[in-house]
Amino acid sequence: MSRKTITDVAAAAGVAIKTVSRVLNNEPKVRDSTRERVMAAVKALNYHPSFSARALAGRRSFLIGLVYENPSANYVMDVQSGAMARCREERFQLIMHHCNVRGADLATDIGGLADQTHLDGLVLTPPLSSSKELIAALDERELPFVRIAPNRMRHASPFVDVDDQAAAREMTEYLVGIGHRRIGFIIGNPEHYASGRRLEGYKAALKRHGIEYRDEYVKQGFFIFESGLESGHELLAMPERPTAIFASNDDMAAGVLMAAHQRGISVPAQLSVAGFDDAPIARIVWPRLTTVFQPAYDLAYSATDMLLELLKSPKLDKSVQFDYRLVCRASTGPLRAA
Amino acid sequence: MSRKTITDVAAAAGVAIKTVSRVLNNEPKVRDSTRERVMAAVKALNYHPSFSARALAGRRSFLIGLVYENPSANYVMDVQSGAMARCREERFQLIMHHCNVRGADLATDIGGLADQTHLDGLVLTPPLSSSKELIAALDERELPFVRIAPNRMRHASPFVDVDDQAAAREMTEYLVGIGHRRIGFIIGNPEHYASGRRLEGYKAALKRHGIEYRDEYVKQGFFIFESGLESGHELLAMPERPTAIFASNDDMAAGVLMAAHQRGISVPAQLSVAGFDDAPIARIVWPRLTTVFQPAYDLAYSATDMLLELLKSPKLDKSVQFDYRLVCRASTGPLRAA
DNA sequence: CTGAAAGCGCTTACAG
DNA sequence: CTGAAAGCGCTTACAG
Repeated sequence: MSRKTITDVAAAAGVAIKTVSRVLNNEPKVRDSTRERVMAAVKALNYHPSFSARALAGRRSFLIGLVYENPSANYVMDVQSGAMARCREERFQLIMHHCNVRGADLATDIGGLADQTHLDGLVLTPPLSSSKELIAALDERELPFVRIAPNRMRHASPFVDVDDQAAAREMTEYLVGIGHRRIGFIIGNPEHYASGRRLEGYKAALKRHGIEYRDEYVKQGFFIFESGLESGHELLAMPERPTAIFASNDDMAAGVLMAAHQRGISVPAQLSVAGFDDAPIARIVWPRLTTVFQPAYDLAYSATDMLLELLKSPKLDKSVQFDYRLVCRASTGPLRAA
Repeated sequence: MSRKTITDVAAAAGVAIKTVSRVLNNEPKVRDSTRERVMAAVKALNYHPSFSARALAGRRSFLIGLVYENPSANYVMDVQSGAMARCREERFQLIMHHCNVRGADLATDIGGLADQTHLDGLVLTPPLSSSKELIAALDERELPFVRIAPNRMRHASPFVDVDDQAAAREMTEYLVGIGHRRIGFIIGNPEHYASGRRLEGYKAALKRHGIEYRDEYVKQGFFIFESGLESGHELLAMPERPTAIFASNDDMAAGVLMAAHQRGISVPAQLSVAGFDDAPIARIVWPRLTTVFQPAYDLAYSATDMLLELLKSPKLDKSVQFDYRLVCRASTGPLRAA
């Protein structure tokens, strides 16, 4: 039961291998009856084209790189699933690559990856999608790529994102709407463009409702649990502490929750806590987190789709914005008497 | 700056391409001076061999499949990182494949994957590593594979695991040691061989300390948070409730923690809770979880290493057991007066 | 220790 | 609409 080749199929269908190739690649100008005959032979022989032969003859690798340095396993898995789903439809393979922020410089790292694997293109997740250095290195190699949630840097490559500013504004307005005036905010990792946008959304909501912006209510975090815990303690130790804290992601919000627990502050009676991402952690902490859902899978699927298009028509200049959604759970509510 | 080929290197080094090939594949019987000349040319030209040409000529794909159906993103990422690290060293590519348990049958799913991608071999994660059906399908195709944490099914393929029985016994004995006698247990997903082993360890510890095994203290969970929450409530609603609960993984232990919170039972003063895995969640819940660390990355690295060996010498029959480690945190302690 | 030839299974470029 | 030839960049099998 050695592997069937295109020659076997051609023989079985009584055509030339070139015709089999045409059918398999959905090229036009094949007579319907011929196409059917070929497909029947493909099916009968359980034929599957050789990945390496197609790549070698076609002068491309059919390999797409998905690069990330995000510490959140859930985010990475969502993105990976989305990108993989699209790759599979097109018989591309996905190469995952984890970048070490503190390792060698990005350009060398990704450049090396591209050299070694002969990648056809890349999908860049944040914060790599905003790295000038990396983008310059890819441009130099003329490697096509698509960016997920990048900054506003002008570049011809397509991108996908979510309106982080609007999402954060909406969440903040929700907190205002249930009666909060002293609202703390924890900024995400400053290397992520989204971090700044979320902060802007928070500020915009305060302004819109005539609430004074207070610098001491805003702490710098890094999208990880520990930074939420630490910032949470700082905010909750204040004499006039916030009655609500909006953390820029769920991991940090979980940290705030723990800080509150450790201080005997009950949530949401004495403190409302909101996060961002709707990661699994949001449903695992107690109380469950109010947060913002963003469709990471869809963003990645779409980004990969755009990359595949880009490989066909290098002039593609496109971007797609996806919808977010507020998810209200038990960690937020009006203030109640102690 | 078109891609350099083996011909370019051969020309630059003044040898035949076959000699370049020998050097690149670390074949013996190459004069040192020749080897050096070739390596210098490789470096000077920044040459990287073509993945697809090697695969096509070598009659193999250099593709390894990593299949999983585990819902835990962290576990999957750890395993993926370990497998990927080993693959990269050997210029193999890793293909991730998520199996839908409730989708088409496993054999068809993975068989299709193997057919389409022409995989050289697979790494099977639990519970797939114990699937008779899947293993039969792979044997039929003569596809080499290595199993992670499989059951005791007799099979020539190599495997790696951890002594789950001993680990669970040790954790249970730790709970007994700090004074607990009424110890609840939540079983993991029954499709995982480890689930049964951990239950056995729990029972063995009770026996060893002359504590009666009580069926009503043992609940069936599925390795997911919700099942821990539910089982936790059942256990804590009992008139003579356990003073400690050992859940077979951290997600379920987090569920128990939430059940305790909802019932106003304080941990660890009134209830000790222990988990298994040392997943990130263990440090994010409150209080932080006492748990068992198991080196998922190392298991996967080693499994991949064994698969690579297996591809060279098909007779390899080997298995490696890795060490676990108890991690004591704040969720366990002696009972204290209310 | 080294090399010349053939071939892996496709696609490209061209012809009809 | 279809096909014959050449070639992608390596490894295999063989020779010396």
